[in-house]
Amino acid sequence: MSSNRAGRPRARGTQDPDRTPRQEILDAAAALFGESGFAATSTRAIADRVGVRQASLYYYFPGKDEILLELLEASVRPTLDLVGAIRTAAPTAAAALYALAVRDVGTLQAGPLGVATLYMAPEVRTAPAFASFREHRAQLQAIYAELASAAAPAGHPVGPDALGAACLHVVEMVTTLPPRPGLAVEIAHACLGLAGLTGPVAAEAATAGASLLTGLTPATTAV
Amino acid sequence: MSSNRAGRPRARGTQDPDRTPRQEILDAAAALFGESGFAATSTRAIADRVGVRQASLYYYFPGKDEILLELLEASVRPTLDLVGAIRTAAPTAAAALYALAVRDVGTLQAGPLGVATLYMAPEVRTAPAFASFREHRAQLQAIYAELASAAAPAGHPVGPDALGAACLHVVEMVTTLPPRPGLAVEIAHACLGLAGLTGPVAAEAATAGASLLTGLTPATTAV
DNA sequence: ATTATCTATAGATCTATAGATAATGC
DNA sequence: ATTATCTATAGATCTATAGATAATGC
Repeated sequence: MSSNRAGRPRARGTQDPDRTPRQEILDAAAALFGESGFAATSTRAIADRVGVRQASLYYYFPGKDEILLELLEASVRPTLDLVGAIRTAAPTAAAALYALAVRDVGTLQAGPLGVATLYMAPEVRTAPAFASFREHRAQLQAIYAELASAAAPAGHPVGPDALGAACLHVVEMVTTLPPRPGLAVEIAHACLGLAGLTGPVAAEAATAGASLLTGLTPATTAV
Repeated sequence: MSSNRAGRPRARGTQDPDRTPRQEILDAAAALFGESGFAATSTRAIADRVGVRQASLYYYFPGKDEILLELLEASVRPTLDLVGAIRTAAPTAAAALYALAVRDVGTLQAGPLGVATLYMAPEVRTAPAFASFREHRAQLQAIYAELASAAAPAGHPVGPDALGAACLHVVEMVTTLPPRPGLAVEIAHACLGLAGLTGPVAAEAATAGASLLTGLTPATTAV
């Protein structure tokens, strides 16, 4: 009968049996960071939402920074992990760009919405605590830059740097739009447009990219 | 000889004769908000940078929110003011889209860089204090949506909502890239690409948009 | 004995207000 | 008298640590 857990029981809330306490904290923090921002969200507010006392957070995380860092990493890692597979399987750079964008949007939609808003937050851009995340995000941007400029027709007036940044921004825009079916496809087409590909050429890349995706590891790991 | 100003002198810094104290505060705040974010920037830090005591800020602004609000408004207002003129003067929707993007990028570059990063900050997205700014930004997004979808070829796979959001994001991306000549043009071309216009068609729209701009009120008002 | 929580609190902020003060203007 | 600052401070946070406590596990 003792399916109960060790340790002193919580004063207020009940623990969710489906998630570890660590995960409960991450979920609560993601929601609050997204709503009110990192600096404006107190550890107290996170703990309240979990149903636990403020000090209890420190049993799982050394500090507030580390909570955000883990959320950020979880939202780039799955995409970066897939880049190799997409690249080798893709017939053209355009197909790879399309597939990457669709998958990246999917990852962002699977995680807590609003986290992508924090990518560009000034705290994240500058604090040393988030250096590893910035590194990973820069990698992703470089990949977009490379794929998009390889896919672009000769003489395309948008250079690699602007292309990489633009693709990333357009993909991350997903978190500001109301979710709806087909959004990922629209966004991926938008990326092709940035690279100067439209009409039948874009349609072909989209077909190739989509069929490529069906062959890959299926689901995206949420945070 | 008394070119001095009324009021008790500052304990530390000297006042800049070229800017009003109010403007000194806005500039200092813009720099700090951009670096560290709104919530993470204390009124103390702003005052220090101006060379004034913390409490003195309240002689010019009722609170921290109002400082940010003014910075935000100053970065959309000039663009919105120009929309009417661009629209009536433009031969095509594509030319108008191009001209608007170039001008919008110019406005963002003229103001304190980093402010655009705050547009999407969670505080700004939700706090009632910033409702009027959100309203203006939504207007701008609607205009991008309308122009881009009017310019797009039939059957373009990116809908108006996604187009409006994407153009706005791509324009605002300028604040994350190192400034360089020609960046505004690249970004405007990226917007045309989002709308499905590339190659000679895009080049034509760019020419029309550029010549349109030379006929309009010249400089952008900085913050 | 170990684990997961709790209570209590130190120390460091941070915002905004009240009221004093040192200039110029008349 | 008016203006633009200052000093001082109340009151409300907020993060992180120390140490107690209430469960399970052996």
